[in-house]
Amino acid sequence: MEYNFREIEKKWQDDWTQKGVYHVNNNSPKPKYYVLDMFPYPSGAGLHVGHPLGYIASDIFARYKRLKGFNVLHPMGYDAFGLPAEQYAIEHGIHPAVSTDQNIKNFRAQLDKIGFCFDWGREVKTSDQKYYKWTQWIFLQLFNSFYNRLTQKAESITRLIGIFEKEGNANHPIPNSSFTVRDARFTCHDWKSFNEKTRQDILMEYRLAYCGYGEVNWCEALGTVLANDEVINGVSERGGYPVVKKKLRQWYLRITEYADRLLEGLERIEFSEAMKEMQTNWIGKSFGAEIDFEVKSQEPGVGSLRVYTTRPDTIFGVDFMVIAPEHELIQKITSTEQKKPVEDYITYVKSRSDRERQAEKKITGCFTGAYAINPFDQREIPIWISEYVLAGYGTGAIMAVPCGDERDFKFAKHFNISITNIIGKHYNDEEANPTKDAVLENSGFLNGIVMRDAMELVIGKLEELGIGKRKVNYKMRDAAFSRQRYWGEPFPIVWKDGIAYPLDEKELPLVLPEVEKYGPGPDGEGPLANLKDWANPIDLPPALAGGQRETNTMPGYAGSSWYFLRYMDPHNENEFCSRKASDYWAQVDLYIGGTEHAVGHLLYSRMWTKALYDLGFIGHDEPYKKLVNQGMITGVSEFIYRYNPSENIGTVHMANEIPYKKIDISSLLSKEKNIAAIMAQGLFPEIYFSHDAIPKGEVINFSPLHVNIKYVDANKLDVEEMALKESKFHKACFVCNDGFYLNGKWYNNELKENSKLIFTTTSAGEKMSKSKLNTQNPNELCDKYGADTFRMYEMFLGPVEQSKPWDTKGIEGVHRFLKKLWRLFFDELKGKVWNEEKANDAELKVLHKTIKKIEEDTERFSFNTGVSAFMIAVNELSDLKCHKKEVLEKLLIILTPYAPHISEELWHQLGNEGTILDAAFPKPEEKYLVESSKNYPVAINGKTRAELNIALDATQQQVEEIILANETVKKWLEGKSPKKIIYVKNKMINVVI
RNA sequence: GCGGGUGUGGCGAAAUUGGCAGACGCAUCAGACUUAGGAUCUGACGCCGCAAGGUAUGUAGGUUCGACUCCUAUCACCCGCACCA
Repeated sequence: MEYNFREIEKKWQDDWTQKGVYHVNNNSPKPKYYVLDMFPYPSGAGLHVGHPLGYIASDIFARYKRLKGFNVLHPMGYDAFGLPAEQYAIEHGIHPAVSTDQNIKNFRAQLDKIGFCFDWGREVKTSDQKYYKWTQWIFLQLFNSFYNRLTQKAESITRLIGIFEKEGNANHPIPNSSFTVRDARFTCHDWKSFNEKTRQDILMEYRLAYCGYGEVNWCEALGTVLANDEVINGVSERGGYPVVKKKLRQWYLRITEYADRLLEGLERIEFSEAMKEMQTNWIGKSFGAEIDFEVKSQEPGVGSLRVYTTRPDTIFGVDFMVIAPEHELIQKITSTEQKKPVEDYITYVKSRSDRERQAEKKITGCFTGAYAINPFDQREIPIWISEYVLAGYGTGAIMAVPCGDERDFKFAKHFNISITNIIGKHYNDEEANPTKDAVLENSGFLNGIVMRDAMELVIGKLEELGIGKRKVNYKMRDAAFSRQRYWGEPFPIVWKDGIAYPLDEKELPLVLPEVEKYGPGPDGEGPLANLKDWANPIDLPPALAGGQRETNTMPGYAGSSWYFLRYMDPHNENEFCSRKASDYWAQVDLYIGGTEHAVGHLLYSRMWTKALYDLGFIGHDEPYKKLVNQGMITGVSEFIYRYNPSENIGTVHMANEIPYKKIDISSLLSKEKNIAAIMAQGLFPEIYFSHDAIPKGEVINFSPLHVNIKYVDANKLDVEEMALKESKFHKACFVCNDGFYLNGKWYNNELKENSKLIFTTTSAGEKMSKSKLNTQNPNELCDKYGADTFRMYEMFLGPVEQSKPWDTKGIEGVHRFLKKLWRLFFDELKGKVWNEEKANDAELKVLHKTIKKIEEDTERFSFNTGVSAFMIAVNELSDLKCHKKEVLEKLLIILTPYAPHISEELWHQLGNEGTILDAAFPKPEEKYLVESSKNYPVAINGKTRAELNIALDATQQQVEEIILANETVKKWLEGKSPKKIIYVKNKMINVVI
């Protein structure tokens, strides 16, 4: 009886499905544990070996927790709305729902092969109306809420209306993220006098999901707006198309109101430092002051210039002001003689795209002809315009302190502006010094004060004079929430007379209608705007008659911002998730996924959770307790070398562009007469060389060519297979270092069979891609070695959190281990070899040591050393010829999370009923554990072996005598006798008690 | 430029608290069994050296009886952010 993994895995997968062993109940006396994977976007390419890495890790942990007696929720679903399906629809005319469903089927088949313990009864699909009904519902909750800064939480907008009616907005100023109104104040009387439109416009300034005009990232190629995190280096994340700034009416999420709580929450959750850092940077909180400077310009009475600075202490070092080219004050303050240069400069800036600005950081600028007055020493400070000041951050204007800021310094040097030194010897006129520890000089009333302490003083003074105030600033902007696309959730909003009216909850879901074409609608609207009947519905409630539907759709991150809640109560038709269910499952205990969502999904879902918590729908305000980022599995390309006698290629270049080898083909051909002869006959179009067959010589004519890695196994290319399957190689000749392959035969001195071409491997650590032929489909590996081998091998590759190149070379070793395990139970000839004899101490030691090790490794996510521990255990049990049920049974239980199929099979072979999934994880028995013999270091007065007169050929006994006679050792032992004495490297002596 | 991370054999990697560096696996080599081996088993395997021994965790220092581990400096690579005042 041999290890027939195909049969076993099929059998148990069917059995588990049929018996519903992965069904999870919301009512259980057991403690709960929630293990979540980032659900995949079902792309057409299917899964590759990188995907399952995280899934396997989470699956192992989920199964482990189950053995440990937890009620484990481990669901899976699909992030099904998104751009690629729509692009595919545009190109091929296939409805995104159709292609998405096909892809999901494909994903599901692949996932099932690997044997995950997902409760598929809880599957969610964000494009399903039963799901997005609740995405729309949550949107309405956000729309109907505002952030109360006094209570620091989201509250109902009706409450805000009540406040306005009573006291106006004195205590609730308009959030500064507003795009249309700034600092507008009104009283309760004003409010009462406002008409409906005005009131709604004002409320829109407060809503957590709101619509406003603003500069957005417009991607022409994709025909839509993108969120900041979807734009990378001025091009779109998806597709790499150019992105420009455009003013458009857009929906936003007022995530900026949550900035502080998003920061504070990071302290309570287990994310990696890198991840926390990324989110912290993205939020970009800084403390400083806003200062108003009186402006002195040709035209008097233009008011003041407001700047934001984190260094108010440097106010006496201000040598010039810089305002953004978009700053509204420019028109007013520019002097007549500077008008032309300023206009020219602004034209120049407009001609530069964001990309250009970021790529080449030139020092550019233009003087306005106006001056600002330093409030403390009345100095006149020239006001400049420069593109290095961003309109969108702070007030779009800065006070430049060249002695303390590098950019200001370079600007001053470039334009020859004289620099005031306020930090004495800390400044050397060669570069700026941003220190906070200098004692201030040339600083009026601040002279002699350390900068760090001066900050408070200045802010106090500014506030006292009424020309400035303390100010906290954030880099984070509100998140753009609408897309001019088809394949997303429609907004449950109807516009009438310029007012956005939410649909009644009873009308949800607002179903995504069918469209004929997926192309953009008129005026930057989405495809839905082409549907006149849908966009101008006739069946609206009387009050909204004549209204139009919002034709934008929600972005991809809408559905993924709350899916972890839906898994808890996936079939609830009355609520997005019952409070009972969310209270039971609460936070995700373990969330596994890639780092690519650091500032997107992970931030948005945290915000949604906080809003839902504030509004009382759930009882926790951080969605994830612990996040583990799995590393990327990168590809490894394999090459052969094409000989191009007709083209003079020059030096052979490897993918990394380093000249690799120079070869003289002619010398080779004169030597290998057969090849030359065959070449001369022109029987084949091309010759390919293995790496080591390329002769070392002078010249050229070889170019590296990617070969599909599926033909490569353990560094060897299966040439025959490849020549058979790939039509372009049908007539090719493959030259190997000891012969060549042509037309189905090997030629050499003798006919060789099963010969393999030896290969070189290069370019590890690159992204997997179709063009490099380096993608690996997990299905093929599962077919070849079985799911258990595949699972264990992926874990064995290295730490889960580390990126690593994919390489199948080692998979044989893991497969061997499983076969060896099998042989502890069954012998090929003798059949059953396991027995019910009593285990001896040596065997129990192996068992309990392994239990302890697996427990520790699994708990700390060290699955690679866990797999090693199993290998060691099986090796040792084989050596001990231990086939005892007493030992093997427990070994199977702890192996279950790693290799569930073989464990289940053997467990049944041992005569057990039910499923091993519900077995209890055994406790390691202390008495069998190798006593944790602590090595106590004894430095014998720092003396080495030689100094203690221990001869090199001294026997163990002689050594011990000498050591035990030593005063230091005697003292330390306190009369006890040591277990063991160990030398280390002649120098140190360990005494073990 | 700023922030985070990683450097250990031919390769993937272990070393959990500062205690015999390289576990486990791959590849390679030698051998056994076999009609056969792409099955299985045994042994060797960082580097130098016939050996004894020496030497070795990116580099240079430091702390320590003892350092892959802690400290200082430095180099290389990877990831993230990037004119954020």
